Amino acid sequence: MDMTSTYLSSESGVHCRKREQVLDAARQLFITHGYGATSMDAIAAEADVSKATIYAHHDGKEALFAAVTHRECRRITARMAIPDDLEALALRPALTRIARSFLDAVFSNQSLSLLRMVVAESARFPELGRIFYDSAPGYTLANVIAYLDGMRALGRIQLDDCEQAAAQFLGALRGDIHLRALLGLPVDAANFDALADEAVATFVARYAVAPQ
Amino acid sequence: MDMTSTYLSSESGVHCRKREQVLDAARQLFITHGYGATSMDAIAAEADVSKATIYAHHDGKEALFAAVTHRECRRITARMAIPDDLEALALRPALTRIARSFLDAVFSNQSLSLLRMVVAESARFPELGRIFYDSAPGYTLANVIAYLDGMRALGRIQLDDCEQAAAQFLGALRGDIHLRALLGLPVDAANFDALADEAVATFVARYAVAPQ
DNA sequence: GTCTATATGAAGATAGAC
DNA sequence: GTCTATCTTCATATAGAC
Repeated sequence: MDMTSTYLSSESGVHCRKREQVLDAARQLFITHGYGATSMDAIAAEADVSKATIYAHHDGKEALFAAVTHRECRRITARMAIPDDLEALALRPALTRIARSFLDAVFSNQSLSLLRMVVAESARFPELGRIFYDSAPGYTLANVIAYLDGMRALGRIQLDDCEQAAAQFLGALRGDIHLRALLGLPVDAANFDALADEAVATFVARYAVAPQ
Repeated sequence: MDMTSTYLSSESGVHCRKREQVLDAARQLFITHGYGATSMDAIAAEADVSKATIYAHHDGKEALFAAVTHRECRRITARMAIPDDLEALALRPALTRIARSFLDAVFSNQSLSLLRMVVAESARFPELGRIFYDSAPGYTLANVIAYLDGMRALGRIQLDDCEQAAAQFLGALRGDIHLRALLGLPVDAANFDALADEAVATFVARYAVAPQ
């Protein structure tokens, strides 16, 4: 099945209230219970709509799932933009701002739920992993790489491979608790500031040209 | 359902050839297609056994899944032990050895498949996330923390929080590609050595007492 | 313990009226 | 476009013979 074309053909339809109801209900149920454990009956009930209405708007369960995921990826991408006034800041506060917004975004319930869903179903929908990666983690990584490129051009950091350093920095931020959160284990958000400071301090120790 | 007790009650039975066949077949199918997409019929066919035989050994599909997951977690734990002669090495080569074995273990198809499966089903089986975490990532983290504690006692590194530093180190190793691999995107294992070297270099730059 | 055959129920999808 | 009612398929689980 070509999910993209299926999705786009649905999207090209006129705006419709029930269509949104269905997408919202499906989103909530897919995210909460996963693809396999969510029935079309449950979605219809949650959306306060008949099953036939769902099938009038979507070609089937898989297409509905694809539409929900695409929409959710777009929403997340919209929240992940890095501000462009970072170059005015010194290295350390700029990295700290990146780190904190990264942690907030990555550990939001929205991001975690979507990531769980995509990981779970990426075997069934192979292109889903790519779409999600490009929408969220890949997009953020590209932003950080661009920032590091700028800092290197300004001579404030010294490194060969900005992509490697950016991946290392974001990985250090995720640390162990990203995995914990993904597995549904408790994560204490109160430590995020300290986590960010530690990751920034490590980055500075390795790559900064002058003591910051 | 109490998965642990269910599992243990099954385990206490006598060894049985068909029982192993069932577990092996279920393991392969669950890992390949996920819980929801794997039918008991398929498991029976793969194990060359009748469905009734499966139900003679396991209380149902959920119990079978629990048994498979527990067994797989135990197998992974057994491969994750860190050698205890690390203290004889200097900091940098010791960390490099830890890093490489970590990357090999974490990016093995076995680990990735199991992690995907657990992430997918941790909503349905809440205790599964805890069991998996303790068996693999938590176990490895504890080993690294123990090593860092030893290095700190020897005065070779300087840091307040070994747990934080260990999580940061392992996170930096995972970088972005662990997520990529989890989403089914291609990962180039040829870069693992360079990845390990970079993460070690960063750790040394931040925490080592004397230049290594 | 193991099999064949079957009961039971759930879920995806559709027909046809309005 | 939307609904009610239904069709069809398939998966879990079990009954009963050997």
